[in-house]
Amino acid sequence: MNAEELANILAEHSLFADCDEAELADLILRGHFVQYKKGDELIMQGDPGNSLLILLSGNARTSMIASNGNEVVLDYAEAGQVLGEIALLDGGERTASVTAIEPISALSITRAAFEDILAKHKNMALRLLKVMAKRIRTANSMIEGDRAYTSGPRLARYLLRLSVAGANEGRLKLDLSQSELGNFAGMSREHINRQLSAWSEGGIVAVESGKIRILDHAMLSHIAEADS
Amino acid sequence: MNAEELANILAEHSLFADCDEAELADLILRGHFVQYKKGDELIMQGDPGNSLLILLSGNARTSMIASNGNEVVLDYAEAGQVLGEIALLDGGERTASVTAIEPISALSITRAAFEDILAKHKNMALRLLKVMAKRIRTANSMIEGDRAYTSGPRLARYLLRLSVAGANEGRLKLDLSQSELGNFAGMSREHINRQLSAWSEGGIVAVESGKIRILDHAMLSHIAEADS
DNA sequence: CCGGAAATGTGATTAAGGTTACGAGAATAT
DNA sequence: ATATTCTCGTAACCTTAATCACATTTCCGG
Repeated sequence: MNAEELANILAEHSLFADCDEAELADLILRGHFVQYKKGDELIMQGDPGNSLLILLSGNARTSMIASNGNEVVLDYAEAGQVLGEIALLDGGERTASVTAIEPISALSITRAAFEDILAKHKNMALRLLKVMAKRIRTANSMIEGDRAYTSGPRLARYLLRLSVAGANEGRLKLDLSQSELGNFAGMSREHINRQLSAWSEGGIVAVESGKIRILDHAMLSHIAEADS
Repeated sequence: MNAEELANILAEHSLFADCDEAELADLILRGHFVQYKKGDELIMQGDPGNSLLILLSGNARTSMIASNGNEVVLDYAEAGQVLGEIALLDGGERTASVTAIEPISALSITRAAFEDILAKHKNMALRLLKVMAKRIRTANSMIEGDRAYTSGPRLARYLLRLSVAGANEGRLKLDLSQSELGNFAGMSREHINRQLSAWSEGGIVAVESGKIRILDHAMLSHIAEADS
C-alpha cells in the first residue's frame, strides 16, 4: 500500500480526508496492515488497549456485552473510521468489542507509533479531537433518544442513522437482521418485526427478502421527532 | 487570579492537574473569569459554540431537552471540569445545556484563544483527548446500563456515580431532589421514591431530610451488576 | 411565624413492550 | 440434497414501570 492508495480510501468518508502526504506516509510506515474475516473480533472487550485501528475496507460492529449477558450495539463503523482510540488514549481496558461483519482490512497502529505521529504532526491531534467530539455527540443523542422516546420514534432514528445520504432507493448502508437491529435500537426482535410490519402497511418502509428500504424518508423523520 | 490559585483548584480533580506553570499562565491570560448564580445557564442548547469553560467552583448540570419536552440529565460537572469543548471543536451547535445548580465561577476561553493555546502547548491536546476519552466511556456505559438493566440496578449505578470515593459516611457528592435524580437515572420520580424506600427498609441506603446516604456500598454495587 | 410552593410518600390503574411459544421459510454446510 | 441452523411472522400473556391522583411534609420568602 502506498500513500496515494491510503489517501483515496480516506478521502471520501473519513475525518482523515485532509491528511497531507507526509502524514499519510507516516501512517503507512508506522502502521501495519491487518486483515480479518467475517466474524473475527478486531477488538475485544476487557483487553488492554495498546493499539488503534483505521478501517480501510469492510464494515464492523461495535458492541458491549453487559454483565447480564445482554448485547448492546453501540455503532457500526465503515472504511475510514478510527477504532479503539479510547483505550489507547486513557490507558484503560477496552470497554467494547469490535467485530467484523464482513471481511475487513485495516491499518493497526501501536501506542508508541501513534504517540510519535501525534507529536510530529500536530494536526493529527486536532483531527482526532474532532472525531471524538462527533462520537460524544452521537452517544449523547443515543442516550437522549433512548430515554425520551418510545420504541416507534426510536426505531425510526436508528433506521435513519443506517440510511445513506444519497438515497439509493432508500436502501440502508447495512442489511441487518431484525435481531441485530433490535440490539442496535434497544428493543426486542419481535417488536422490531411488528413495528416494521405496521410501517410497511403504511408505505413508510418496504421489507423484501429480509432487506429494509426506506420509502418515505420524510415521514420517518417526522416519526423520529414525534412525542410518542 | 494567578497561576498558583488556578493550579490549586485544578490540582485535585481535574485532568488539568498536571499543567505546568506556563500553561496555567496562558489559560489565565487568554481566558476570562465569569460568574453565574444558581439557575443560570452557562451553555444553552442550540446556540453556536464558540467558547469553552473550565469550572473553578460550584457544580453544574448538563442536560438535553428532547423535542417532546422530556429533560434528560447527562452528567454533573464539578470544579476542574471542562465544559462545552465539543461544539468548540467541531464547530456545531451546542447539543446540551449546562445549568448552574450552585453559584459558579469559571474560566471562559474563546475558540481563537483555545486554538492558540493548543498550538503552543502540545500537551493540552493530549489532555483534552483524555478528557474526551473518559466522556465517551461514561456515555457508553450509560447507554449500556440504560439498555441492559432494569430500574433497580440502574438507579444503583447512578447513585454510585454520585457517590464520593472517600466515603464520608456514604453522603453523595450532590443532594438531588428525587425528581432530578429521576431525570438523571431515567425513571419517574415516583419509582425512585419506591425504590429508595425499599432499599431504606433493607438498610442499603438511608433517606433523611431529603438527603440520600449510601449505607451498604458493597450491596449497592452488587445490585448494580445484577441481572434484574 | 405564616403561607405558598416544592418535594415527598403511597395507592390504583394502565400502557408499552418484553417474553414465551410455535410454525414456516431461507440460507449454509456437510 | 438434505440436515441444521438462522431468520421471520404472529399470537397470547405477563412484567415493569409510567401515569394519575391525592395526602403530607418540608422548605423558603416575606
